[in-house]
Amino acid sequence: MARPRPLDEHQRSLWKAYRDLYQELSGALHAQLLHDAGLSGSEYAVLVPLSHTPDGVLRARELGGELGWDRSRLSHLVRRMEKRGFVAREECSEDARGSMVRLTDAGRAAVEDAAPEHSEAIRRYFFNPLSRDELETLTAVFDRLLDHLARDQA
Amino acid sequence: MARPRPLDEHQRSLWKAYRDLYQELSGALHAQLLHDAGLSGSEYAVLVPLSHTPDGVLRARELGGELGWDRSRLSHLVRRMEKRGFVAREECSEDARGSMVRLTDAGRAAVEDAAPEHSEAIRRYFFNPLSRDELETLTAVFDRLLDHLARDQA
DNA sequence: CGATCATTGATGACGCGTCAATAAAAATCT
DNA sequence: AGATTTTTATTGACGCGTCATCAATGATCG
Repeated sequence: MARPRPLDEHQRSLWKAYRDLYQELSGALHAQLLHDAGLSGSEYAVLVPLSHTPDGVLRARELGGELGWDRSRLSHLVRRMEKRGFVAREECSEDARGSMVRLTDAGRAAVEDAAPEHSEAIRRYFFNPLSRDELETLTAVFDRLLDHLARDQA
Repeated sequence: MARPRPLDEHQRSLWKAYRDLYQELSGALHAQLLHDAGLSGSEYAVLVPLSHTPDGVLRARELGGELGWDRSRLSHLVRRMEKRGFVAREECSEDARGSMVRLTDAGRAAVEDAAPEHSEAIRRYFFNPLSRDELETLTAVFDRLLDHLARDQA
């Protein structure tokens, strides 16, 4: 059923560049977050949506939904982050099953401390070296590939 | 020193698409490797270079070099893979510090079992939906960004 | 040659994420 | 209403990767 045809030279090289780029980019951004605010990438990802709400509170389900994460993953990380003082867990008044995640002052300070350098790094490492045409192509390509994947997984 | 300017709407969206695509792609490929040959992505990555050598043997240092991995990471994974029977560790005759990693028959069977479907999935999810122009743009873009990163980290 | 430094690899501790199981509450069905 | 199913969150076990540490060997320099 599957054709045993391997990737050709260009394909292998491009595929490797794609993966390497992501690794390098992740590594660089992660290192910077750690240096600037003592945050891991995942912790930063949790803090950002919280800091965008007026009260700094989100229901765990929503937070997990925005991040595209498993309930378990979020629960584990929130527990660790609670111990470090970045968030606090509260009961949900509307739904007794639910759990609310609240940004603490320390959490807000950390994310606000990290955000500017983080944006700047994304610009420096990703956006600045690219032309307008290239950015348009990337937008079209990424969206199309995501679309194909979603269609296929469904 | 850092301008506090956040990313604009297009930039945020493109950046998110970039990360989401990588996650989805990784997830899909990893799931397939696991299904086809019971291998994790990292295990597959280790087996591939080994299977490309005539004897199926590589020195740990070289293997780690090709993969761009930490010594520790490779050592841990090789230990687990040895326990599962995919590789075997041997002493290095030329350098008594060194350690050789040898592909076992089971390891070769696993990687040869997984490879065709893996290539096919990469084609289906990544290469097939893209035009020749887009692929050229991606090649240029990824190479340039990797170059910038390497230059900056140095 | 001998002292010092660099390289290679293994290991333990630790934080992380996935999976399976559990518990509790809400929604749904009869 | 009562039974069943679905949703929400937590927990424990486990494999994984990073970091710091260690041991052993090789390379370098005086």
